[in-house]
Amino acid sequence: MASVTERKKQLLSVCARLFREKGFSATSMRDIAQEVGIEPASLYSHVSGKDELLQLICFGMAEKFSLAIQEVNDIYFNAEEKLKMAVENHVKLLVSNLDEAYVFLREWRSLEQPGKSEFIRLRDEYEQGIREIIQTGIDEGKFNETDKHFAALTLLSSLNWIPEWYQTGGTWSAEKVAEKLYQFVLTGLKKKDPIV
Amino acid sequence: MASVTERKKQLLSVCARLFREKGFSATSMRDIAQEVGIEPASLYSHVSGKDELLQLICFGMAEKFSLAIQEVNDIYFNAEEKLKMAVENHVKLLVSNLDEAYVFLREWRSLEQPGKSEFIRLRDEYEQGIREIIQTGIDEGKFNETDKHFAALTLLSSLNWIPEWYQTGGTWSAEKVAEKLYQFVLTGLKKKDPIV
DNA sequence: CCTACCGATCGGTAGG
DNA sequence: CCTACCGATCGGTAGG
Repeated sequence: MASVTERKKQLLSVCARLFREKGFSATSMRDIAQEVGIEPASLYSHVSGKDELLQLICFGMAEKFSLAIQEVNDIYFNAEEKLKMAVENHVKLLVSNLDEAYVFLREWRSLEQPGKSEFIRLRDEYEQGIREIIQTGIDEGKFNETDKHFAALTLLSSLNWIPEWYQTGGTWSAEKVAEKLYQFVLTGLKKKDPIV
Repeated sequence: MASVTERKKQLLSVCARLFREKGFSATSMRDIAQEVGIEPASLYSHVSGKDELLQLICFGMAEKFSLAIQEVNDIYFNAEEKLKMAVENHVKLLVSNLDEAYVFLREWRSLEQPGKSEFIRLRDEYEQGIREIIQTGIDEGKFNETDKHFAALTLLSSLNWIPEWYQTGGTWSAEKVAEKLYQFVLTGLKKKDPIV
């Protein structure tokens, strides 16, 4: 039982890496089998097919994001704290699951129905959570009156590009990246004009 | 001659759409042929193979971006103007070539060597152009002292997510999106504290 | 988890 | 731009 679970974990980890490197469609079951070290046909004793592998990765990450935003909403109260924690959680999830995160962000399109629709629903739910934090900040008078859909989208855009450039073992820790991104999103590029 | 060119334009337009919808790897030459309305084998009288189709789209967009940043550097002088124009040009290019832009941003990974390396070089060159604008703003004392690599990356991240959500015929024009993104990147989410 | 295998589909070519 | 076709590879199954 334990060894089956281990095998499956290894399988998913290998898949995430390959799906990221080559894309889901360009990765064959034979590629996966070779990396895992078993025969292609043996994969089917662990999963029903290629699509299940993609589903397990995408929904696994979706659940982590869902838990992360729930945690933020449960613990913190004011919008700035919430946003800071939400950004930090988001960045940590991306950085500590780079391959899975990449697949979650870019390869979910290859999901088969009805999984695909359910996945989109979960993603929208998360996005809605971010929007609510921004709305809270506006209500508190702490954030600029802006289109909250637009603001949430721009925030998530900045965060979701991380797997494109982040290097494990590079100069920046997840916390450092989160802090810098949070500051950037909060205050922008422009230097405040000195009061003349 | 003119009809050959027209065919090729149509071919590239169809490819961009399919590569975006299904991904490069999942799109077959038969898919393309069917959409164009010719036999699969006939595609090879226009292009050498599937890879050339991807190259034409990716390098076509790369050239447009290259020209856009050159134009900005030629015409404008202060950093805020430059950045504003660079953002506007970038957004316009994305929005007016949504399918091609998507392929340019997401599917270039499937390029074969040596085209892939050359593509990355061009992309880095563009990114370098954006970094220089930011550096100019810092030198002018107009932008906050920040890591310019990080700032350029975050800026481009916000812009490059546009093809993921922008809807042709939606409520926002390219100019409106550019304006909002520019403001967001410049001043951030946070309301300025009133002087108490 | 393996051997043996299947039908379908792939990118691409020959020859006109 | 078409007909006819090729070898390679694909996801997946049967049976153990």
